[in-house]
Amino acid sequence: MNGLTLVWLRNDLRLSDNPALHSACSGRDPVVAVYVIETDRAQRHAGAAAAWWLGKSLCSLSEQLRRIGVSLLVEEGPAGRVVPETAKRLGASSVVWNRRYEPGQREVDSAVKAALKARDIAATSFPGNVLAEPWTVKTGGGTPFKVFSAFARAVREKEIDAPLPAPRASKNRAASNIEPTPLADDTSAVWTQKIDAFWDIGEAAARKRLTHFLDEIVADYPKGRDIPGVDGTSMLSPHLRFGEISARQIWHAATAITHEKPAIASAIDKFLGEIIWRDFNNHLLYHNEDISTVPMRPVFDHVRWRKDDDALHAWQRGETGIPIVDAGMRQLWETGWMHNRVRMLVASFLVKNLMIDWRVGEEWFWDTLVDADDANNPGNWQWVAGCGMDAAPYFRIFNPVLQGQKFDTEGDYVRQWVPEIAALPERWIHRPWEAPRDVLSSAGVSLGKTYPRPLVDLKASQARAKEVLSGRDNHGVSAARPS
DNA sequence: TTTTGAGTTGTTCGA
DNA sequence: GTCGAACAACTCAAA
Repeated sequence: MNGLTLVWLRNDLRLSDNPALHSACSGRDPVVAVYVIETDRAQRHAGAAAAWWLGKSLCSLSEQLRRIGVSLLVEEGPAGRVVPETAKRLGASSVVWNRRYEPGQREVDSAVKAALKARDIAATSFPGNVLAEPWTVKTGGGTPFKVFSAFARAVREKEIDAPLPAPRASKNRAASNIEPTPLADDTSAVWTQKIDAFWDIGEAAARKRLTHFLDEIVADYPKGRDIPGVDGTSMLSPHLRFGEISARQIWHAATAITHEKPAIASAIDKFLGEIIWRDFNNHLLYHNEDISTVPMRPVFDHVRWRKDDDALHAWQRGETGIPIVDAGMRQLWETGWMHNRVRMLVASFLVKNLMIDWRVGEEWFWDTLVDADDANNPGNWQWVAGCGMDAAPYFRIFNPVLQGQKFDTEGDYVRQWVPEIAALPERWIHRPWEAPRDVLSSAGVSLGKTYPRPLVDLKASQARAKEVLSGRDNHGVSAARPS
C-alpha cells in the first residue's frame, strides 16, 4: 500500500505560502487535508463572528484544494484524538501542519505528534503565520523582548522567508475514494445578513484586498489609518486571522512596492510596523501563560473592577450616549469589525471610564469580531488597559469627545453608525448633551428618548480612573502601607 | 556590573 | 492659539 500525506490545516486556510501544504504536495504520495473543529475543553472556541467567517472560508478553501487534487475533510472533536484517528483511517504515513503559538494549543500539537509517532506515522511541523517564529527573536542577552521598539528593530534586521508558491495540480495527487466533506455555504441565519454583505472571504479576496491597499491606500496610511470615516486601513485582519494570507506575503509585497515607489517608503514602513505588532503579540502569546486572562504585568492587583451589567450592556449595544463609542460598538455588531482607533476608544472607555475589567471587554470582542485571535485580541486589550507589555500608562485616558473632534472632525463616522443623531451639526455631533435645546429639537434629537444621555460623566470618571489605577486610592495595598 | 537613553496611538493646565 | 510640563516612576536593552 502506498503512503498518504495528511495536511492538518488550522489557521492557514490558503494554498500559497503554505509550508505544510507545499511540502506535502512536493512529495509523490497522495495528499488529503483535514480541518478539525476542536472541542477540547481547554481550548478557546471561535466566537460567533469568527465561526461564521470560518465556515465560509472553509467552503472557499475546499473548492481551491479540489482543483489541485486535494480533498478537504472537516471533522469535529478533540484534536488529540481526531487527528491520529483520521490519519490511521486514511492509512497516512505522514502528517504535516504549520505551527501555532498559543501555549495550550502547543500542548495539543505535542500530544498529537506523540500519538502519531506511537503509531509509526511521521509528524512534521512548519513555520506558522508570523514573520519570525517567537524563539528566533531574542535580545542580546538571549531573553524574549518585552518592549515593542526593540523587538521591531530585531525583526527588521532579519531576513523574512520568501513566500512559497501555491502547489500546482497534479495527476497522482488525489487519494482514490476520499471525497471532500460536503460544506454548505449557509447564509440563511438572520444575524449574518448584514455582515455577509460586507465581506469577501477566502484567499483570492485577501490577495485582492492587499493589492488594492498597496495600490490605492497605503500612500496615505500614516494619516488615513486614524480616520474611522475613511477607508484608510488594510482591513486584512480577518484574512490574517484565518491565514487566508500570510504575514510573509504581506511583508514581501509591501517591501517590493518600497523599491518601486521610494516616495511612499515611509508610509509602507508605518504599515509594516503594524504587521510587526502582530508578530509581537504572537511573541507575547508564546512566552506568557494565558494572556486572555492573566495580566502580563501585575500592576492592577489592587484594583477592584466594577461589576455593572447595565453599563456593560449599554456599551455592548452602542447605547452609552457617547457618540463615537456607540458608533464603534454598532459598527462591530453590524460588520464584525471595528476601526483600529475606535477600538482603542471603546476599550479605554470600558476599562477607564466605566472601570469594568478588561477581560469582560476582551470576551465581547472575542465573540463579535471576525478577526479576534489568540494573540492580538488579548494582547491589545492588555495594552489599552495598561497591564500589557509596553502598554499605555495608566493616565493615558482617551477623551472620546476630543478624539471624535480630532479624527472624525465632520462627524461622518458617527452619522453613519448612529443615524438618530445624524442631523446634529458638526459642532455638537460628538457631545449632544452639551448642545442647546433648540439645536437638539431642530435635529429631532430628544436626549433620554431618541438617544441616551451619557452613561457617565467623562471628567469625573476620568479622574476616578487616574486615582484608582495609580494606586493612590483608599482601597488595596497603598492604604495599609506603614510609614 | 553599571550606566544610560528610551519607551505606538493622550489630556490638561498654566504660561 | 501654542507650547512645555505634569501625570509616575520603572523597566528594558544595549553599551
